[in-house]
Amino acid sequence: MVKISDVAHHAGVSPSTVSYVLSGKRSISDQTRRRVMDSIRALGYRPHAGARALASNRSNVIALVVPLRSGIHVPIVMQMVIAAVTTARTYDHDVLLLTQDEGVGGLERVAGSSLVDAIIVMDVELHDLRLPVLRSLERPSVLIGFPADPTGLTCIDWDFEAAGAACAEYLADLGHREIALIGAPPAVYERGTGFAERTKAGFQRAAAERGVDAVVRPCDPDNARAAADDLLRDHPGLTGIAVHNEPAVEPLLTAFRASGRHIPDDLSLVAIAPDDLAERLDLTSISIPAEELGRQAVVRLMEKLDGHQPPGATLLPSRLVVRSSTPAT
Amino acid sequence: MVKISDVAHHAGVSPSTVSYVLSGKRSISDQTRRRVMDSIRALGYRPHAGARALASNRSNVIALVVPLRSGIHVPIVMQMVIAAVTTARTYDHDVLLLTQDEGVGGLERVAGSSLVDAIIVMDVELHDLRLPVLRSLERPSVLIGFPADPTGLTCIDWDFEAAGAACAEYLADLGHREIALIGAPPAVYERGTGFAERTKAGFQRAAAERGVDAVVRPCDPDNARAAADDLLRDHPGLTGIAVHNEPAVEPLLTAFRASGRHIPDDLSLVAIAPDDLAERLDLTSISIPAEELGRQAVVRLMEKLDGHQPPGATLLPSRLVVRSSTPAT
DNA sequence: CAGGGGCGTGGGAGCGCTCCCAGATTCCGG
DNA sequence: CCGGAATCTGGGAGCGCTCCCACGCCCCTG
Repeated sequence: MVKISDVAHHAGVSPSTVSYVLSGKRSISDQTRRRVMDSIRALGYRPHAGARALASNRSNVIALVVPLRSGIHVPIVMQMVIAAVTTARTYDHDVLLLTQDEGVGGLERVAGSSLVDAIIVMDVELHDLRLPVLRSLERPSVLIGFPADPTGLTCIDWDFEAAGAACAEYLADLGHREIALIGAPPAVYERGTGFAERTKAGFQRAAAERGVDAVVRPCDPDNARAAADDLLRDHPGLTGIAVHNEPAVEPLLTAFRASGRHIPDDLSLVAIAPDDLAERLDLTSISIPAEELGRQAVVRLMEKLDGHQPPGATLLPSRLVVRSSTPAT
Repeated sequence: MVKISDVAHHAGVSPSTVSYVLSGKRSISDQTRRRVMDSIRALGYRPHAGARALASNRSNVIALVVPLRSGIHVPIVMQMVIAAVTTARTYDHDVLLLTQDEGVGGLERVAGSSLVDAIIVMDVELHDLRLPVLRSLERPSVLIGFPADPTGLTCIDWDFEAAGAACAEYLADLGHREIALIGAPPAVYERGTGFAERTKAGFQRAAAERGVDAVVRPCDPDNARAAADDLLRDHPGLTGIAVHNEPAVEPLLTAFRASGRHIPDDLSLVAIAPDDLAERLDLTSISIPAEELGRQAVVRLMEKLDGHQPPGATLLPSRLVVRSSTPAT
C-alpha cells in the first residue's frame, strides 16, 4: 500500500506538505503542489480512510436511516436515497445505510464509534422514539418529516399543508362547490405520521376560505371501491376530488368509472402523487419532489457540519401540474 | 470520548486485555471478562471505528453498488438492499451505498482507501466495464448477475433459465400445446443483460422437450396491447402464456380481457414476477426471491472475507406458486 | 524437586494520517 | 544595510486501537 510518506519521498517534500496539498488547509506554491500531485498520480496514492478519520476526527461518511414500514411508496424512498448519495458525493462524503429496525441502538452505534459524522433520518413520526437520542447525540442530524416537537432539531419535509390547500384552491377555481379529499388509510392517521393530518388541514382551510364544501375521507386501497361509492352516494353534488394515497389511485379511478362518472367531464380529480404515477395515468397532480428532498437533506447536513446553523424547519414547495384529469381551462 | 485505556483503567486491566475481551482472539478468564464488560457498560465505551480500521486493516464495512438504470423494478432492488444491510449487520458489518454512476472510479476509491473491506455489485451486465477492476482489486467482491465471462469472480443470480423452463413445463403439464413467452422490452435484449436471454432459452428448451410450440415475443409495456393482439392473431391456437416483464403485466391483462379472452378459462397465464405483484393480481407466478438474493450475496462475501473460497457461481432457485390465473388442477 | 506445558495478562510498537510549532527564505520599507 | 513581515515548508507528537512478544503463575510429570 502506498502511504503518504511514500508520496512525500517521491516528490521530495515532507509528509505534512502532501497532507496540506490534499486538504488545502494552507497555501502551497504552485510548483510544489504540481510535484506532489504528479507523485500522487504516479504512485496511485489513496489516503487511508481509517487513518484519516483517526487523525482528523472526521470520517467523511454520513448515515442514512431508511424506513422499512410497508405503506411507504418504495420508489419515492429509493429516489431520495439515490439523491442523497449523489449529493453527498459532491461534498466528498459517502453514505452508510442503516435500516429502521436497528432503531435507536443503530444511531448510537454509528455515532458513538465515529463511524459517521452526521445522520439523516427518513420517515420521522410525530412522537418518534429516536428524537431524544438525536437531540443528545454530539453529531448533527437532519430529519425528513416533522415530529410533534421539532425543538432543537433540523427538519425538512414537503409542504403537505400547502399541497392540500393547493388542491382545494385549484378545484374551487375550476368552479366546483363540493369537493372531497380521499386520504391515507385510517391506520396512517392513527399512527400520527403528521403528513396526512397536514394535507387534510390545508385542504379544509383553503376550502373554507373559498366557501366550498369539503369532506375528507380516509381510504384503504383494498376498499377503494367502497370509498368511492360512499362518497358519491352521501354527496351527490360532489364534483371535485383530491386524492392523497398513491396505491389507491388506480382502484379509485376504476371505481369512479364503474359508477358511471367520467373524468374530467363529471368529476375533476387531482392527485398528490409522485410524477411517475401521475404521468402514467395522465392525472393532474401536485408533484412530490423526492430527489429534491434527499438532496436538500444532505445540503442542510453539510451546512451543519460546516458549523453553520441552518433553519430548524424547511418545507419544500410542490407544484401543480395540469394533466387530463381536470378540464382544460 | 471514552477510549480503551479508560476502560482498562476502570476495570483494572491493561488496554490489550480490553481489546481481547472485545475481539475474543484469546482466552480471558470469566472474572476478567465480566469486569471489563461491566466497565464498558458503565462508561458507555464504543471503539473508535477509524482507529480500529487503521490498526486492524479491517473497516467492517462493505460497499453495495446499486443500479440507477430505469427499467429495473425498484421495489425489488430495495428489497435486496434492505436484505443485504440486515444480513451484513448479523455479521457485524455495515453497508456503504454507492451508485452506478460513480462507475469504476467509485470502486477504486472505496477499495483503495480501505473504506470498505469488500464489494457487492448489483445489476451486472454481460460485458460490464467494472469486471476488470473487480478482478484486479485486492478486495473480495460478489456480483449479482452473470457476466459473459465470470472467470475469477463470484457471481450469484436467480436461475432464470430454470424459471423459463418451469413456465413451459407447467403450461405443458396443463395440456397447452401452443405457448408463448412475453419477455422484456427489446432494449433489454439488445443491451445483453443476460437474464432475459436465459429465461428465453429455458422456456424454449423445455417447450421443445415437451413437444409444444413456443413463441417468444419482446414487449414494451407501452405497447402491451399490440403485443397481445399480435400474438393472438398470429397464433390462434395459443392458450398458454408466460410473462417476464413486470410493468407489462397489468397492461397485458387488460389487453387480453379487451380481446375477449378470459383468464384462466381461455388462457392460462404464469408470470415471472415478484410476489407482491403476483399476489395483488392473483396470478400464478414464478416468484423471484429478492431478499434471498441480497442475503446470499452478503453470506458469500463474508465467506470470502473469512478466507474461504465459495463457489464461483450460485443460481438461486425460484418456486412456482399457483394462483388464479391458471386452472386449478 | 526440577523442568515443562498451559493459561491468563501486560507492555508497547506501530497502523497512516493531521495539524501544531517552528524554521527557512524572500521581500520590503526605513 | 537591517529588522520585520510575509510566504512557504519540515518535524514530529498524537489520534485510539490491535496484536506480537513476554512474563508470571499453577499444575503435572519424571
